[in-house]
Amino acid sequence: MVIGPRQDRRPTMNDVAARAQVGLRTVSRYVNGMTNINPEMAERIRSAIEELGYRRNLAAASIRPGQTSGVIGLVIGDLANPYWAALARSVESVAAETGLLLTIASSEEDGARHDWVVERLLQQQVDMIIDVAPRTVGRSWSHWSPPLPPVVFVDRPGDLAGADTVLADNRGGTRDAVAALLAGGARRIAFVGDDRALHTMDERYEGYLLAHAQHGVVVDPTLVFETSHSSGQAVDLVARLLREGRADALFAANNRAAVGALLAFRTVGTRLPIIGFDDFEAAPLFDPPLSVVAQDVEAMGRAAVRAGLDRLQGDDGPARVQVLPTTLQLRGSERP
Amino acid sequence: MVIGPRQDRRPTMNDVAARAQVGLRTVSRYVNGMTNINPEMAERIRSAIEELGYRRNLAAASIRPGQTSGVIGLVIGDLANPYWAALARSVESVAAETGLLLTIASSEEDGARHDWVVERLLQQQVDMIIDVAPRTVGRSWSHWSPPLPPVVFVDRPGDLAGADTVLADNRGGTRDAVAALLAGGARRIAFVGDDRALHTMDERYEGYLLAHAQHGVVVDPTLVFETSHSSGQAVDLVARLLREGRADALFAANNRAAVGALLAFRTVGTRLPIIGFDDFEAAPLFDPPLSVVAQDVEAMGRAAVRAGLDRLQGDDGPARVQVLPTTLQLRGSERP
DNA sequence: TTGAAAGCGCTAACAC
DNA sequence: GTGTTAGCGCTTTCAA
Repeated sequence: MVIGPRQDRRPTMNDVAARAQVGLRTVSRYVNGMTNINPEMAERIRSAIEELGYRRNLAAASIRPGQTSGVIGLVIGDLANPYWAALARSVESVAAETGLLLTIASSEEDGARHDWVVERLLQQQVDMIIDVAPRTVGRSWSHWSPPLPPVVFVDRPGDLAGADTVLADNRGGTRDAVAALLAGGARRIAFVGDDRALHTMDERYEGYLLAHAQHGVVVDPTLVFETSHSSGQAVDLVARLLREGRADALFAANNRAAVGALLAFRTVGTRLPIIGFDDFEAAPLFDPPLSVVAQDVEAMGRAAVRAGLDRLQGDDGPARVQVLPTTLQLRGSERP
Repeated sequence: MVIGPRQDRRPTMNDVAARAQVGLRTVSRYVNGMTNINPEMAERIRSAIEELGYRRNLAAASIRPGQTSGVIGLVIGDLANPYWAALARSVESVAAETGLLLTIASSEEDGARHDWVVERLLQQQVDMIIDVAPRTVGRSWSHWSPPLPPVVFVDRPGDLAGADTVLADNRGGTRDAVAALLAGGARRIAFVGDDRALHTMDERYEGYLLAHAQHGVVVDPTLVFETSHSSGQAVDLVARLLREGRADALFAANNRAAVGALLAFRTVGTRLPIIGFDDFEAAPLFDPPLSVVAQDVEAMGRAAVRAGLDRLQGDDGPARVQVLPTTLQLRGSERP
């Protein structure tokens, strides 16, 4: 009977050390890419690894305090929304550049689910958490018992002191968009958006007010709608607006609202000048092409990972809030 | 001087056991949700956990052979494509139902990158890998040294014996779509697609041929294009086609090609009957609304996770290949 | 530079 | 049912 590893047991570092006739320590140094290893030993280790089909167990390597898991956790609303998908893509891409893996979890905008996911991510020992605070907020971040990995909030501010934040210039972007509509002659611009309890919505609403103020135009409060959670709700709302003829332009405060407005245009058979917030792939394909305030999602993802990485490397300066500029993409739909 | 845990050391199970005055074993059983625990002890443990802010270290729990990590690995082409995003969403959703986390990695359709990502996922001890084989394939899956976690291929077959596979009915879906175009009177239907070396493309091409054969229509090979990797390439191609007037209908074999065709329609100012493969959010918003062959991505993701979970539970039957039906969504663009 | 040995936080035999 | 103890695969003092 042969003495050796069981059939289905994967080879360990010990097996490699034994086979290569070197100490465990040396194998560890080898797989960790350390220099200063006797070339001859290195070669023995290399071939032992190959022959054995050895694969490092990163879970075991990371149980020691102070060790990193090499995994970033990202909590977003929902991968179905192209905006979150784009953010996730950006984060994944930057993470991969650094050799990190990305675990993505959806909060479905629900506080309880968000908290479960965060807890799970923490248990999994992720190196950092990039968090989009959900619409209905759960327990406060500050209630999580330390030590916590670096936390970075994206898109919306969170409630953890010391956490960095990456936001888009919702206010300025909206102001520019609404200003463009006003410059086109519109005077009764409807704001079709979601609940202003959402930080982004509130900021966009402020931008909407600001543009009006700067142009000396008075806002009609009955043209402000905060109930477009989904495109379906926006459809009904915009259809009604079109029939009533009360508005002469539309600002769609997120991509759901924009899609709903376009559907309503089609249903009712008439349209209004419109600008949306958040770009999406199909926006240029409509007739006329949809103008939007585009966020630099790529840059936001990159900035978030960067911030977390800096913290990981010991940066313990005060929390930073980065507000990234938006771009007004005028494609035609802003005209009557 | 107080003897105790260092400030930044997170409490361990040992700390909990000490504080609750119970054995380590009992704490372990408690956090693992086992029943049959003395209620009084359970309460002591519960409060000790709360007071200490104890959090389980799942990485440590999973280093023992046979233990699971509670993480699924998903390898897709790219989160930027709404098709992959939808698949990822589906997988994440099903995973969460089971208490599993999802690590998503993009292969960028590159074999080498795919292999790196898979290796990393294996090192991370994921419980299963759901894999979309990249366009340019790397090393064979069978070269990975066992034992391997369950592997499930989605969208395209892979090269690992014993791995389950979940595919869409590309052939049947395309046949139905092209048949609809033929039924509408089209006789010169262009196939605008990607390289046929891609399994899905080849199947869609077969469906295209099949529909023609069934209708007794001869295919003109000069109407078959395999160079639409991106929407940009499709734009040029379709624009040329429109100017030449050689085709009287279009089958866009993926959503990139469809988007490109629509852009070309706009540029040239004329259009043709068209049906695309893969549904996307904006498809119904075009004028006319884009008809598509829709895959049930939700079901595909679900089936993939299900298959992997079955394997995890000891199912060692022969590899299963599931081909999920597609749906032809006729919305208007198939008409002249 | 290298090797032996002591842990990391947790699970699972093994006795009680 | 509960406590004790021996590992899991790896990193890291500590000597040599």
